Amino acid sequence: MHKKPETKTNCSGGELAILEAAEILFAQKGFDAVSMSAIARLANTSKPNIYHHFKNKHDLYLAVVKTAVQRSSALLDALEDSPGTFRDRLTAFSSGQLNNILGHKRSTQLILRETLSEGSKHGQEITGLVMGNVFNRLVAMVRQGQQGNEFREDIDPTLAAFMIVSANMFFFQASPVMQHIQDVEFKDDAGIFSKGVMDVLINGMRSSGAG
Amino acid sequence: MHKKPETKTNCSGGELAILEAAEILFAQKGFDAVSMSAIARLANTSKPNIYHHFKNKHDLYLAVVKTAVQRSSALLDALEDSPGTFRDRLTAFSSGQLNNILGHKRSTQLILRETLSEGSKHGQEITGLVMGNVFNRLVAMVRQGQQGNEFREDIDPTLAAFMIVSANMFFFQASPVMQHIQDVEFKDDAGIFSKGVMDVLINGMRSSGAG
DNA sequence: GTCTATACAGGGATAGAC
DNA sequence: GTCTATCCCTGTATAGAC
Repeated sequence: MHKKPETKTNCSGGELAILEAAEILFAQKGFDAVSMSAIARLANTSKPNIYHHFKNKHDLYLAVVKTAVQRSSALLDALEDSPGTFRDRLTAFSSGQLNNILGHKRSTQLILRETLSEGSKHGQEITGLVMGNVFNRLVAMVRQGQQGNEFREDIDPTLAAFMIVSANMFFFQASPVMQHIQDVEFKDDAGIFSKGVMDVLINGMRSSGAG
Repeated sequence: MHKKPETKTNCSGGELAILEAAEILFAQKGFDAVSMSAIARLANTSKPNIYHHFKNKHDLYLAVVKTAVQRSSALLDALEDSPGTFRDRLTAFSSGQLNNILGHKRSTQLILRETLSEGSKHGQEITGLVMGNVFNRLVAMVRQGQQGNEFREDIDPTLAAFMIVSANMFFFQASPVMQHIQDVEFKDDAGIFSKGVMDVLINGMRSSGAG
């Protein structure tokens, strides 16, 4: 009954298939809830073969997190330089980040999971890198907007950046829970959400509206 | 129902000690990473004794989540009716919620963990209850503020409420990561954070500043 | 490089003495 | 009600054949 797949390039057996299967399962259930057998099954290979490619379970997990982080920060580079006012740039960046999050739910779930596992040495520093990456770019944009008198001077740029990131992250994280709540228009539409968030935030930051 | 034991045994052996030990460990490491032996050790009792009080591991976990949720929503009742404008009330409620979060980190961590475990039947609906509890109270406050012309009419109240909750939740969740980032004034001061968030948000929502 | 088979530890859960 | 001792299963990781 064991079928031997012909296309052994990237969909079964190789490192790539193992990494992908591991990412799916780790993101879904977390490190301890996933067995090497389950990963092997999903990757159409055997347990010892995984140990041939990776030293141990921890090592495999680190590799998964690493690729997730790389993918995430690579996508941010494309958003770095957009035209228009800083209002436009901030909005575009925020919207782009949310799209990245929703377009790579597995990676995001994995990274958010890392955030909650306080004591484990798994890869919290790696996680800090990708978070800090988004964060610092946002802070810089807000600072430039302040120097150009587009935003109020008395606003903490790090706080504004944090609010954008938290809204986007939590939009993804709370999504299953929000499904059970009535009259939430934005819960299934990232575009509406993103527009609404930046509308409130930027209006709260604008120099003209300062009171 | 089962009868409550005398308060003589609340630091070792009893249900209470088991629940507390379980909450600590589940919050720290998650469901699968915690063994019944570890819980028994921390509660100064034995494994079979836990099985005498709880049907199985899953049942114990549910009990832990349930008490965490009860504690959380009980604390919100005290914040329900505060005096002043809706700006004041919103600010007080948000600050109070953040204090609740930081004052009960174990419960919060547990609830946030639940959010990320998509497929598990553990207690996601229970989690939705406590989230929805905070959320709905906030939405009502914003709506009333709009009817009193204190806030802009064109803002989605659910969105404003969501931004408050997400900022507070993510402040807690990202706290370990933020420690590695420079020049973030608010990272160790919930008061500064809360004040800054509501300053930006409410300024963005005010009728006078509408553009 | 990839499999079958297996070693060994630790998990959840139970039986039965006290 | 609480313990000691135990069962059975599954987990990680390895040895060795092909």
